[in-house]
Parts: sequence; C-alpha cells; structure tokens
Amino acid sequence: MKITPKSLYQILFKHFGKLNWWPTDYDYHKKTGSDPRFEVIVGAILTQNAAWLNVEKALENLKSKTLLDIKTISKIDIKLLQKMVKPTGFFNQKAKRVKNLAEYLESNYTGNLDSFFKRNLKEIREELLMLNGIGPETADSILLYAGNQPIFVVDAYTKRICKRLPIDINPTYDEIQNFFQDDLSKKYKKNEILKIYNELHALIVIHAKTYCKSKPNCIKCPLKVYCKHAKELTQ
DNA sequence: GTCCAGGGCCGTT
DNA sequence: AACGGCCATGGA
Repeated sequence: MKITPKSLYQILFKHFGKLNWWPTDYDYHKKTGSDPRFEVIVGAILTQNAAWLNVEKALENLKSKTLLDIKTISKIDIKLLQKMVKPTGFFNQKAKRVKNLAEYLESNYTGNLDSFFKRNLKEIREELLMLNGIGPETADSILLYAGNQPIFVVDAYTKRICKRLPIDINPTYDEIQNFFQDDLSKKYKKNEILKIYNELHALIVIHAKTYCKSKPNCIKCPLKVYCKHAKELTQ
C-alpha cells in the first residue's frame, strides 16, 4: 500500500496527538529580555548527533549564568563556552560553531533576529549554509523552529523511515525534503503549512524513537500495514 | 561494556 | 556523488 506525506501526517497525528515540540524557556527570556529564537538556534547546533536531554543540560548551564543571548555569546571566552556545552559531546567544535554564529548575527545584523529572518527564505538558507557547522538539517531547523519559515526538516529519523516505507525516491536530504514539501504544499493551505511542517517533523521523531528504532519495534507500529520492513519481519 | 542520540566536515574512492 | 572516519558526552 502506498503512503504519502499527508497520510503519514494523519496517521501519526492520530496515534501520538499534538506534541509540544522545541519548547523555549519563556520565563528566562521574559526575565532577561533575550530573544527566545536564539535559544532555538543554539539548541539546533547543540543537538547535532546528541540526545536532547544533554542539550537541555547545556542550555541550563548557559541560562544559570545568564549567558544565553547573542551579544554575550559573541564575546564569550571559548573555554567557558566549551565547559557549558560539554554535556552535548563534540564540545570543542560545538562551542566554536555557536560562538561563530553569534558573532555573525551580531556583526551583520546587530544581533537583531527580526532583520535576519525578515528576508527571502532561500537567501537566509544559503547564508546559514555558508557558516561552519551549519548543514542542511541545522539550517532548516533554525528556519522552521526559530524563523517560522515554511521549510520541512529532514533528519536521520526521516531518512530511516523513508527507507523502510514503500517510498520510491533515493533517500538523500534534498530528495526527501522535496518529496514532503511537494505533496504537503499542494494539499494544505498556505496558512496551515507552517504548523504541518512543524508537527510532522516532531511526529516523525517520536515515531522513530518509539517504533521505528534502529532495532525496530513493529508490533504496535501504526504504520505497519504500509511498511516493507514490518512485512519482512512477519514472513 | 555496548549502543546510540533531533549532524557536519573533510579526505578518499 | 557517495562513503567512512572523526568529533565526545551521558543515558539506557
């Protein structure tokens, strides 16, 4: 049986319901006057091949010392930043990446994320991809979850699921992204797309953590009637 | 002890 | 273009 991005969304939404994805610390940003979007940006870098629990620890380290804003990070002592982000692993490169991005935003946009995001989507994306340590997934996460730009985020989970489901595309980043965006942008209204991209990515993550793990747990999987992998297991 | 988590870079084929 | 090694911590 065929499956489309829209039906994938509907099935997963029915199964998991609404998710509170990529939360930011409202109290912290209210108290300090910092931009909550920058917390998302930093989180997007720190979560590279890392468990979110460890990212939360790093963000807490930064917030407990009131360091989580663009101007402060752009001037931070790199050794201190390494110490703060250590729980997320790869802390040398991640500290460099976070500081580098903060410096970039500070010097080119005076640390103002409104002027950074208030431009053409492709333009912002190209710009993010130029920066060291910002690949397609991190760029798109920043665009979608910090910038509220309509772009679908593809991650390792999305690739895994696409490989197992009967989806006839080669599972590269761009192919998968186009596959999702082409279908969803046709079937949903423009004012719904942002929410759909946002929620579907979150649903894919929870689905991959619950059922479509590296060692899959197909017994109660809501997609098993569609899935090549689940059928192979029952043979 | 082993596996793996909300990737990206760089060098080799 | 695609692949492999590398970066590194912490929880299961």
